[in-house]
Amino acid sequence: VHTLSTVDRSFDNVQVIAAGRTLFWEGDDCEHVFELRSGIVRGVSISEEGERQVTAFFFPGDEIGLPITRTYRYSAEAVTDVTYVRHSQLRWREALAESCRRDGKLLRAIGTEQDPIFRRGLFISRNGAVARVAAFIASTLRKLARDERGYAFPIPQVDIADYLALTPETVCRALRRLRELGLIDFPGQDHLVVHDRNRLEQVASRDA
Amino acid sequence: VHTLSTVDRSFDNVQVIAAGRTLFWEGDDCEHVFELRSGIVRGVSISEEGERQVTAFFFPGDEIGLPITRTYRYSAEAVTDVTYVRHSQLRWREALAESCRRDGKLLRAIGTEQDPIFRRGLFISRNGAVARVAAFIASTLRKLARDERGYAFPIPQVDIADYLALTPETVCRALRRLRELGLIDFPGQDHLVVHDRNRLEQVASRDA
DNA sequence: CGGCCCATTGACAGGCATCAAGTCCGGTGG
DNA sequence: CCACCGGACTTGATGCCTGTCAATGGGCCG
Repeated sequence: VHTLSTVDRSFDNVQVIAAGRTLFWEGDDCEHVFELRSGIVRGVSISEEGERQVTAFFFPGDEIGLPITRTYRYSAEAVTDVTYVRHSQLRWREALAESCRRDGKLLRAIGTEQDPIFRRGLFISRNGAVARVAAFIASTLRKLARDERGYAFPIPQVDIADYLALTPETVCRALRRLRELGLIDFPGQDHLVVHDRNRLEQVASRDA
Repeated sequence: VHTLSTVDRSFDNVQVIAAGRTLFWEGDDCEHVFELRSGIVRGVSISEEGERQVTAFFFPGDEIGLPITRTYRYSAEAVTDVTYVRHSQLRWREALAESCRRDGKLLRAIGTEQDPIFRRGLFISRNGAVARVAAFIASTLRKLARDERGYAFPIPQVDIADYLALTPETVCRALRRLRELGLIDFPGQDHLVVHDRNRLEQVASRDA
């Protein structure tokens, strides 16, 4: 987990935003870097035809909205209630410059933001809805909080569908399939239990 | 086009590589940044099952292999004969630090590398093979060299297929469709003529 | 209790992957 | 110069998967 350790933390201004609200909008100038403290955020891009696409999911520790383009390429919407810290682009660049001189660690924060976008491409190429969904769950597990009932999994199926380029119906059927195979379970709302992680990853690698 | 203007150009060491050869391999440590001078490069990622996916195409002026991850996430293969300059990661980071203090322009070079990867996700979500292919061609035009016969288009259909998550057969049929619609033509090997760019972009936006 | 959003299930049609041939073209070697 | 060869492209027939449309169920919140 990368943090802005070279930035004076006394200026930290932890903010809260409710589920469904937007941190920044696609097309706006990149003026701030958002450091996610708790909750889950989705990146959303709307194509010209009005088609909604979820480009990435972000988790605590991630930094979003890094100024590698002039404007944000996606909107950042809170999936759950979210806490975050907002840094000015200028201060973030200074921190990056300093980090580059030392070890380049902060550069990796960019990789962390780009990674889910990159992996989305790999997921979508995978043939077979079941394989895509399995791959998505398997790769998301490490980011999810655990409690006695299993993983906290507050991501709506609509978002999964738009992330994997599927319809909600197909996602639902794929999840049922994985349940029937005894790989996963949804004991309660927003709770996920994985019974056999190995086989889950096998399904993710298999076609059809 | 971003260049390493703050780096001493006297160390520039222009290298040449033949079509089909590899600049760097997926999984290798990021030790060098490759500044493309001429030719076309494809980013290739092989999934565990051996499925080949083209993650991006790169063109003259692009910088590839930026050290935002520890290891390269894709192999860089020359589509055509290619000339490039190789910079050490350390020197590149110094240049980035300097650029961050001034204007942050070099940060945008990262955006340039990530952009085709990002756009790939948008293309693939698009329903309909014809729309994907049309969108790919339309967005690639500005990068292609022109001569009296049209655009130089040396990208094999297999690569287009692996970039758009389609099969070569489907790409071929989609290209035929665009030809039948009178939007494009392939007068000679590796040569592309666009008759109606507006309608091409319309087709790219339409479903099915 | 009522309304809304999300999840679920079913029937159906269409598009793409798949398999299988056949064609074109450039390069190589005689 | 020509014949050969191999890889990329082309075209056709078929089956399956997933999108679409429609309707119902269920949980949360007002």
